[in-house]
Amino acid sequence: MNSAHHEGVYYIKKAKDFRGPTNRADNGVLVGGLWSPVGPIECISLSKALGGTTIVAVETVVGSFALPLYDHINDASDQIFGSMKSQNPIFDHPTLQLLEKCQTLDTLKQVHAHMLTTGLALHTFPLSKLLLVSSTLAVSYSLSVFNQIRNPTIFLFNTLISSLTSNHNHLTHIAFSIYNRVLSHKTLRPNCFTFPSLFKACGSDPWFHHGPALHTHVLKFLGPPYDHFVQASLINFYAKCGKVSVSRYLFNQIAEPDLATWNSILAAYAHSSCSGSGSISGWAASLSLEALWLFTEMQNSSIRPNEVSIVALVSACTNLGALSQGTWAHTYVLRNNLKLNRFVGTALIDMYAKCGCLDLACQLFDQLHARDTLCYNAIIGGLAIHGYGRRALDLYEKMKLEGLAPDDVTFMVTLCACSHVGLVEKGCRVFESIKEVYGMEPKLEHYGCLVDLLGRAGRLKDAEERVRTMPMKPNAILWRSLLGAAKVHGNLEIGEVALKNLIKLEPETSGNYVLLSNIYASVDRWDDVNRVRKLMKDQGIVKVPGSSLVEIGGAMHEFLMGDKTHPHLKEVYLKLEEMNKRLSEYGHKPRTREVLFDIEEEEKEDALSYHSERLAIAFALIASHSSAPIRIIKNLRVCHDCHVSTKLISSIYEREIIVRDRHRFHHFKDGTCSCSDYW
DNA sequence: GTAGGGTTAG
Repeated sequence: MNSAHHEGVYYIKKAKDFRGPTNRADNGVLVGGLWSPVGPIECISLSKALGGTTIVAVETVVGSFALPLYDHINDASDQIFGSMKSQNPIFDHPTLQLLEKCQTLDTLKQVHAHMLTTGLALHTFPLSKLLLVSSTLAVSYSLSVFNQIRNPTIFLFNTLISSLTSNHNHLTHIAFSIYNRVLSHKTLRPNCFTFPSLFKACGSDPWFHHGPALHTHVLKFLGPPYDHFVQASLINFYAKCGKVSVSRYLFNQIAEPDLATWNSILAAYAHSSCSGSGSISGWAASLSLEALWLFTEMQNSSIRPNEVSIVALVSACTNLGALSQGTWAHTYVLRNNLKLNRFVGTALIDMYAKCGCLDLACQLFDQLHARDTLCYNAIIGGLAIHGYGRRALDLYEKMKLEGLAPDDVTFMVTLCACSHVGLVEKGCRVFESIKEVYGMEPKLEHYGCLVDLLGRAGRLKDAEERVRTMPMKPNAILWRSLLGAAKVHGNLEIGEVALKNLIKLEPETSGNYVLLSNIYASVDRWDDVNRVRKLMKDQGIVKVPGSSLVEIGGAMHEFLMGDKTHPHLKEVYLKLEEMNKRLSEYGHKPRTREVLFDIEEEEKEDALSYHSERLAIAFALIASHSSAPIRIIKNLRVCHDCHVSTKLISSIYEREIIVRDRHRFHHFKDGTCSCSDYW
């Protein structure tokens, strides 16, 4: 082969480094999207000359740099690539180094002018750098640079698309218009580098519906076997738009998943199970369990989990409240020398906090080196749900002192922290600061927190006023917190308004009807209770059964209200009887008002004492060590009677009982609860 | 030039 024919052949990697299907290559030789003047025949000879190493990507960059390649032709390794790079005036061109350092558009323009005069701007690699840098400084400039390129290669189209989708979520429409130019191009075709960034952009509203069409393009332009990058982005896309089963189907098609595709499917299950209702439903729990199961399958394969896999595993444990497995994941990180980076750190902080081990969460937070806003959000949120409002506010201040900017989530968890302990004035100031100090517009969620803050504190009129004057339409969550506040403070008028709106938005959620009927029951309006009961019956709405999980010896035990299925049923009910007896010795009188329907008083008492957490506590008292705290995870909120009884039980049996309910934690100890009865 | 990762009101 005559080196004079070479206009430069770069991007050579050993075939063994190239995992997965090879439709990057045509006939075993390819072509990073661009047809090199070298041509396939020469590439094959080159491949042979390199001792059988497959050339997986060929790119024409600029003339006269083929020679360094020949100098190293017998040593086919990444070193070749490295030394080629170092000897290649294009890759390390001083102008490109200048380009990387550009901080302003003006300096960028100067560098660009220089590139035009020296001819550097005629070549793909320098142009791609120019596009990347300019897209971070001024997108319009990078678009004008792109439009000036006479024959942009697919490499440059891809560079532009990826820079548009990674830096600017709001520019997805431009990315798609660029993609359409590829589609209408006479000779260019999208390749495996084109799709992943586009699927990433489709992973949020309102772009979901573009995904399936794009998927057909993958089938049309790439064909099997599919590139793993593309597969991973597809799995991720379908999970994000709620179609985990499609993600799973695609994953199952992959003969040998690599790390990225394993991680995609793990994240798909872990993430899908935490979005949605916010509490554990059977469906969400089964998705998280599947993530745990997939993780063990991954360990049985030849792929070693990395930090990304651990993050998904830990998130799944958080959703399940599976403290043992979550702790195991923590030790896995330490044993296998994985990095405890901010991703893993935040996931673990969240896991410990949401599994009831706030102390461990705080310790871990203190140990974390590179903390960012998300780490703070996780710990502030953790403190909030455990009812440590002041500590949460202290960290909120500390975060700002560290120079970190609060984001939407920070405001949300901080407001929530104020709300849980009744720090009304402080919370209102935080809310006002969103606009006044940070120049951001409060979102629906922030109004929701504010309404909750005011409502819980009994300022129902103020809360209602906020709802009426807020700039956007209230959602179901907001109406429900107003309804909850109306119930606590016995305000029927506001409760009825809230419910009317709530049922319009969520006609099938049983909890809404239960809340209203409890309001009626609390003022002995049994006719209205019956009316709600009939309404539910007519609409075919079934009350969600209360469920409590408790972990004993590493196994999760689930109890449903009035459960008759547990293997230790007999002992549990005997213990329950004993507990009820001791409770009444301590003067406890069941508060029966909150039982949904007008049944006989004695039956009501029964219904209360068979609430799922009572069964779980009874079992834990029998089956766990007497010094260990009892940790319970509920799917609904703790009812008033259970709250009173559990306080007493903690003192009678001298046990610490930690209950995670639908909204927050209650630490019962020595007859009191950490929520100070404000929940 | 491409993928997969943490926090989110009630």
